Amino acid sequence: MSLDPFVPTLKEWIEVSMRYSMRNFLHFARESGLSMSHLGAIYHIHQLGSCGVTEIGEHLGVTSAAASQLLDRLVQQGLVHRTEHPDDRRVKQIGLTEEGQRILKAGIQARESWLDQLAEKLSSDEKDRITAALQVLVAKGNQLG
Amino acid sequence: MSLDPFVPTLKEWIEVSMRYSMRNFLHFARESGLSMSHLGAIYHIHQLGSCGVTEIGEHLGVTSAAASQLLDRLVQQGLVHRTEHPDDRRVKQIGLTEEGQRILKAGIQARESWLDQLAEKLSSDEKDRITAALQVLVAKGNQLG
DNA sequence: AAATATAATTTAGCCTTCTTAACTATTTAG
DNA sequence: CTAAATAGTTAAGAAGGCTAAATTATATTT
Repeated sequence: MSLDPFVPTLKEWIEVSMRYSMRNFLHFARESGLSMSHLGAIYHIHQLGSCGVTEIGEHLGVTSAAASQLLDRLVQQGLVHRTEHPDDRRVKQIGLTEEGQRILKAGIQARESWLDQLAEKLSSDEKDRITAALQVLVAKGNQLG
Repeated sequence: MSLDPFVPTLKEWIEVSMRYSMRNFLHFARESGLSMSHLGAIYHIHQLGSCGVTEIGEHLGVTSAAASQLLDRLVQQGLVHRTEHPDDRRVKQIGLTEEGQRILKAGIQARESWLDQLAEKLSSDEKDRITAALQVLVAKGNQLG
């Protein structure tokens, strides 16, 4: 059981993919002039879909005051919109603007830009086998918590 | 060529693995009371091996003054040692203390802790095929820049 | 030996991000 | 209808992290 190379190999691969992905993502962050806080918030807002200020704060692990201030900056930069909720005028509906969505996608794209190079190093046959293997991983992975 | 599902599938998997890995890692950062800057620096110091203050700053993309101040805090927390270089007394040799190495390993461990759960969801046969596929990816991945 | 270069640090100041506490507006409960 | 709860904002202040510039100590060059 401890001889099963599955988990160690998976860790190796994650080590590799995190190294390239983070390098590219940090480079993107620098170039775009956005802080990791801002990019993280954009990602969370995307994940949450339409949501309130406090909810975002909870997901980021900060107070609603901090979330409000963070959103100020994102709104000012045109990345996020903040509108009154029609049914409850206390709450603000937060969402990404078109520009916010563009930045989100560009960040993800930058993070993954090394994969095309990787693909070039593989034969069709290797790619087929790897694709099949990864599809199993994705399916099972999405079943975790 | 655009029909090859390899890269899209790889992206899906990276999406999944980043989601779990980052969630666990951020949780670890909170629990350990260390900022992402500090953890990032620890990782870079580990990668560089024994190195000087300026060199760390370059890798982190900050001035040597900033690196020096960052190292102050890490030394104070007992995670990093800073000793005179025997051959050139201008330079300080920076390295992780035992506690620094412990934190590094704990962070990596936290990041990867979801993989055991994933392994439990797979048959031996699936694991074998996936392991073989990932070994190819790791080998080719390490050949990139 | 003197001048120059290099490595690290210290200082002062700026900007960001966070927290707590006070405040406004709105909704819900009694 | 009033009291309490909820959502968000604002203000003041602390902490972190950055830079540029000055400073110290050591090495290297001439």
